[in-house]
Amino acid sequence: MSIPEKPALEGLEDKWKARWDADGTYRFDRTVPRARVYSIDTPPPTVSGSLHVGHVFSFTHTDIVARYQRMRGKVVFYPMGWDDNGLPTERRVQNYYGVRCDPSLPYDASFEPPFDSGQGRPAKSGAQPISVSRPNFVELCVRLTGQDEQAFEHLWRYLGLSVDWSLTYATIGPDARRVSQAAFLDALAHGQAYQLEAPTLWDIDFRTAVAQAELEDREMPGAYHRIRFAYASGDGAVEIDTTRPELIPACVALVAHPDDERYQPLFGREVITPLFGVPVPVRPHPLADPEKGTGIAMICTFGDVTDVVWWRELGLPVRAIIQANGTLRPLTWGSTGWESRDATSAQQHYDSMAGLSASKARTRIVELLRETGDLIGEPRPITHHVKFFEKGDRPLEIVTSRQWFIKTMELRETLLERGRALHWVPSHMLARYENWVNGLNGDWCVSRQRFFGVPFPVWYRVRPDGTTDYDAPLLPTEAQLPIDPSTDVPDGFRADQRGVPGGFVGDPDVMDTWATSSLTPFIVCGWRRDPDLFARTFPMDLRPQAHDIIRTWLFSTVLRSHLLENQLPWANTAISGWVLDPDRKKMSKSKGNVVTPMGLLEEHGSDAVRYWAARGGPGVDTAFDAGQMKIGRRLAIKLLNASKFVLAKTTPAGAIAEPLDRGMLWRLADLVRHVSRHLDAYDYASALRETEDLFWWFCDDYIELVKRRRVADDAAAASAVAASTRALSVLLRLFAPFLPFVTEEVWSWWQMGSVHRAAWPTAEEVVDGLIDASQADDHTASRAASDVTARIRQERSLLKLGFGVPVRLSLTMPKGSERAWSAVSRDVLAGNNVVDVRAVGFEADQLAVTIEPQTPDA
RNA sequence: GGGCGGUUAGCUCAGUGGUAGAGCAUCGGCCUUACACGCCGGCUGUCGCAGGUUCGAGCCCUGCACCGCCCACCA
Repeated sequence: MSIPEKPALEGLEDKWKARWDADGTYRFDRTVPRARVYSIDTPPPTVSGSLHVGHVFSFTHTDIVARYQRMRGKVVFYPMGWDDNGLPTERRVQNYYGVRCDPSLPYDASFEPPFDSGQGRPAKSGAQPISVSRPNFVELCVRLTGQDEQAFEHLWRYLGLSVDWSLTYATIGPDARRVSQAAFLDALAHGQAYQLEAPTLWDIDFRTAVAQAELEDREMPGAYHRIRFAYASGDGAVEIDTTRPELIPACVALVAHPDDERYQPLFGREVITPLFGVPVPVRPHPLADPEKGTGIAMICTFGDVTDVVWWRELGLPVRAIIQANGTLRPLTWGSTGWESRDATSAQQHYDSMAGLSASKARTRIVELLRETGDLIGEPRPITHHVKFFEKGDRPLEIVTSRQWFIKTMELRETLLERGRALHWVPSHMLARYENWVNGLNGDWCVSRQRFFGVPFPVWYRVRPDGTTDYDAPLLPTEAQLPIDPSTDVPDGFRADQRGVPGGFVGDPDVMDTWATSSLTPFIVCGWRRDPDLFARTFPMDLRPQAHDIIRTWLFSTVLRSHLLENQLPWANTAISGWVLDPDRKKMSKSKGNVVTPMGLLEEHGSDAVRYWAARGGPGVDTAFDAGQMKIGRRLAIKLLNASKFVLAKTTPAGAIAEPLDRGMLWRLADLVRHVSRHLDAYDYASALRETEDLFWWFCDDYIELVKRRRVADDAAAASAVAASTRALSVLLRLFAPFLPFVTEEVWSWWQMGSVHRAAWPTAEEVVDGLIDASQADDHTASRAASDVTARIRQERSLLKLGFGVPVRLSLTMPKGSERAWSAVSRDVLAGNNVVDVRAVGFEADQLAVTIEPQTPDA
């Protein structure tokens, strides 16, 4: 046994993370059967940014569970992934290396980005980004994210995550691509995936389709414009309100509620669009809201998703004017589909808008409408909610394009059932899942017109006339995966047939980032790569994640698992809350007040930061609070010192026969039961709180009362030694999941092996050998000792008598306390520096204590 | 507009039917042979508001207010 003279927390992180790595303390043993495995589907953090306090918070929660399960005897399968796939990485790589992806370029194996050796970093090509092929671009993404991943791993190790670092994966890695592509081909083969050219939500800056799950509403200033539509018959006009007058050229009908008496006479008749002279029908549809605006609305192709519904359900024609880049496309009025009563005038009006963005076109058309008198009154400013891509800067448009979809609408009921079968912690988070599934309004659009992602493993024949045959895609075999159709060549073709009539082309799109992330259980468990591993780890035990991605990550994983394996991907999900600023707002990266996690860990110590994190219960948003970290640090230091004191005397150890010692152990046994139950229910916050409470009592009451008895070499001392070392062993193990560094340090002073591989304590072990004792009597005696001690301390404080002053005690106790008092009186007197007892009575209703100083000469 | 969670001491939070709690902060005291990064003690509350159920409500029921979040077809 070697105990430092002055134990300290400094340096414990570096010391023990190195040792754990060298010893393989957290290595997964893949030879054990499924029943002994506890497998965790860890969220892969996005590598293109930096980790923040929220990550430290939630990953600590998962690690506590992992450590608990490991000590319970489970072999923990705890991998770590990096989400390096997707738009954020793409943007970062473009800026960092000064490149741009052009999927039409061939791969250049010798490509190196310009490097500024003077600066020791990639050269910022000032003017034009260099165009590179998709494989080259992906190489750069992998290179850059590799650097970030090292920094992330360092942080996680420093925080003490008990991850098996040999099980690391990246969402752009070969296996993630293989799984994503295989799962897609599987869905295609089963009719669960399909391709369709249809109006889709579209980000005009990123120039890609986006999915419902990636939308967010933002409040925007807008304005109602009241517009006059003349009857085609020329005998009147009707007025509509619109916030998007620039879409009048795309108007295909007006719509009002079928029961709206004001407009019933108009149904079936035609009106003429102002400026463009296009006759459009007036149609009834129940989605039209009589309360909104004038009660009659303009249907355009397409202004919002309601337009899409109306267009589809009313069988209206398409007159699309917004292009992929968000500007109005050039078009010829009077041609097919653009018939006008006055094509010349329509053309003139339109030409002054063509090429403008929607917002500029709006300004322009208001001028035109004002000139023609079709604008009634002035625009009335309003604030309204507009749909945005969550990463986008301008409102979404709806653009018709060819996209891949995975069927979800027909599965809604099934997915609701799956969600209910999952064990949710906390349980109310299920409501968010149900809310989302019930609100789904279309199949999942999984294709993105981007570059850094998993490509669709699909080629198409090019017909002799040069057009593309989308109806019979060419597919690779599963053994060929992963492939990149922009460089790989389908069987039966030669590379020089790419893009030529009679040849082939690759699908240019990549998958939505969630199309890969939804497969994390399949990636980590070795689906179709390592059936033996898969059988030992899937379905997994736990999916930990934050509540904001229930609609994306959790939902999509349940969906994919249903499609691929017809079962839930995990048995439990533990939803962590957010870290909030002191002002109760979500701590966001954009705010300047975000503390870097590494700085936090270095300042307070990893155990202290973990303590703060563990105090935030499952699903509970928690305030960032450095004060809690200081308390955690204090606790860790206390553990060092109390352990040092307990271990300063480990002999003689004998039978635990003293009532105070037994009372302490009974109490500890109860604690073990409680803490185990809490942790089984993922309630780490309660587990820590109760352990902490008992530990402080152990230090301040129990140890203080027995420390003098313990000094001797008699049986009473041997009882104290045995009880306190046993208690220390148990307490260290209870704290180990929360404070892995300090507990390991103390454990190493006197035990073999790692505390993190030690067996979780049992209540039976704590009270082993005490079976003949009366638990109730010991509890009573223990409580009496604490009560009397508290009263003596209070008296000392009132009389301003320091502990060093010996006192004489007068004591009256409640009736029936005789036995309890005699059991602990020796400890209470010694532990409170009472040198003389004047009177003890047992006739009082309440405890009463008086003391007086006993001067040396008295 | 629909849904979920929250509202308890100055702060951060426990407390699901039986005399309102902890830590921090604050104030006072103490070198006591583990720890002054320590120890002991004191002070601190219309448990958001209004009704109801109950012998008894911080806790259960109803309504409302405020905070946060999720969702929504937002012309």
